Amino acid sequence: MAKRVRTRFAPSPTGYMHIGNLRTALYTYLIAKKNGGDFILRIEDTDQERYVEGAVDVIYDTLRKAGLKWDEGPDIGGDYGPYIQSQRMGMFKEYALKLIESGDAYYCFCDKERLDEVRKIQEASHIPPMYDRHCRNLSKEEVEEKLAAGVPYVIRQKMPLEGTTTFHDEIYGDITVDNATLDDQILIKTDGMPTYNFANVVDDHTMGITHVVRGNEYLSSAPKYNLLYKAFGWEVPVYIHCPPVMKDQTSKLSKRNGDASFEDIVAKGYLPEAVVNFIALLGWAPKGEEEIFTLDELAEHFDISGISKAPSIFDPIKLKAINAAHIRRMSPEVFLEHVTPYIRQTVKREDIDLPLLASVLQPRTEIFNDVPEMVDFIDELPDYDTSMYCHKKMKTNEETSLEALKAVLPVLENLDEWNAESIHKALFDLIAKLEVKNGWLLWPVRTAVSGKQFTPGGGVELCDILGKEDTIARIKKGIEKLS
RNA sequence: GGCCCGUUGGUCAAGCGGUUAAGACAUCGCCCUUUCACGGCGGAAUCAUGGGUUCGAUUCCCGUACGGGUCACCA
Repeated sequence: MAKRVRTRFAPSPTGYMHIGNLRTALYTYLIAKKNGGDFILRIEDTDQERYVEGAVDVIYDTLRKAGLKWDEGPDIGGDYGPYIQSQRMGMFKEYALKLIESGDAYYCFCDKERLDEVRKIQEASHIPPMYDRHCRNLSKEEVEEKLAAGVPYVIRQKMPLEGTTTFHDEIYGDITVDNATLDDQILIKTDGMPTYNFANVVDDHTMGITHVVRGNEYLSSAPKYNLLYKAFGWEVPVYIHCPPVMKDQTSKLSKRNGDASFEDIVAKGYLPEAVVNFIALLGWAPKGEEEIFTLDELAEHFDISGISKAPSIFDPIKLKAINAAHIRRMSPEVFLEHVTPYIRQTVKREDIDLPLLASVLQPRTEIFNDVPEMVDFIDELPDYDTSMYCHKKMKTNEETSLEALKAVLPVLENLDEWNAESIHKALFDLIAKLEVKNGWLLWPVRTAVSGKQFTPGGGVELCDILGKEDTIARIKKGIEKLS
């Protein structure tokens, strides 16, 4: 029986969740869910200097909004806790000691000054800067002596001096490096705390992580990780290194560049699900031709083989299009619920048929923040210029429009039943009677009742939405302006 | 600089030795139509570059250019 898939998202709390990060989280989540496995949240907060108040909440909020529910985590616990790295500190030293015993690590007593010196010389002679392995071959006695004397030390990983190390990545394939290029990296710091690289390997193993998903900036340290797993005799996880999300050809999306975070984008009126859909597509291609997906559909269709190797540029225009597609897919009821607060930003009138207004808005809404402006003519007729009555294709101008409105006014005034159907019938009867083109009559009506160049819905819908009284007042106003 | 990785239209991308080189967004044109949208149809537009290998390279190999990553007692 195959092992249950366990993936983990391990952010460090910086107070800002950028899109690239969220995408890694999404892929991590999808890989787990696609395989019926578990998605684990672990907070990597060991860097106390970078601690930011409330940063963990940003992570929770973002993941929740995005719908990425974790199966184990700091807040809900689980069988592999604790899920906050700073609370896992006890165990690492022991593991490092095991490596010393097996000959895969060693004590190093070099101080900062000596290290700096060595580095300077290396840089001056254009040798790649690396620890010179000064303490690598200390005798047992020397080590005992220094330990007894209380000389501060770190524990370093003992890299093979020759040969190569190959590891497999699901996206990049087999990658081989010369062991000679591998630095004897520090595992345990002078303060007894593990370095990130070491803590990560131990945590991932002890938490039973089967698939390690992370940014490809870790690609170059992967051989070192691999060697650690081998030294411990642990099973190497499946590696999935994701390419970054870029702002443009040369720079990543980042807070520093002032790029929007997930929360910023949602605040602009985008649907979380659409944003998730969009970022899934940034660097991943579905098998078929469909590309509008809900989170659950993504989990179903996701496949590691569809992840690309190259970085991808965040395209806000495509995001908008995907958002619009999600909006169009909403049921009218759900759309109404979403759009109402935005309508209410500019429409205070209580006598508005909101479902009707929503129905004309739905195919025209790309992002919700555009809605208030689209309906701003409803409460009050904007002051418009009569040149708006001229439309070449409709064959209208100020004179014909005046004529049309004068013909329309009594018809609407005498209309008892006021709804889209009755208005439509009345106006089209008039069109037939006058033997004119639809637009000749309807363009002026639309203009008179809205005072806008573009409107959600045509003349008939607008009359219905505005109600009889207001419609007639606006048409009279139009006649007045045109006279 | 050493090492690692990448490069298909403006953008996201499919492609895995023989294709008219998919599709989506954007763009342009047309149709529908009472505006704008929606919907439908169609157009323009891509294999970074030079060498190989091969009967045949977008696809495989090597070099070049460009871009990215990484070389901490940070994560």
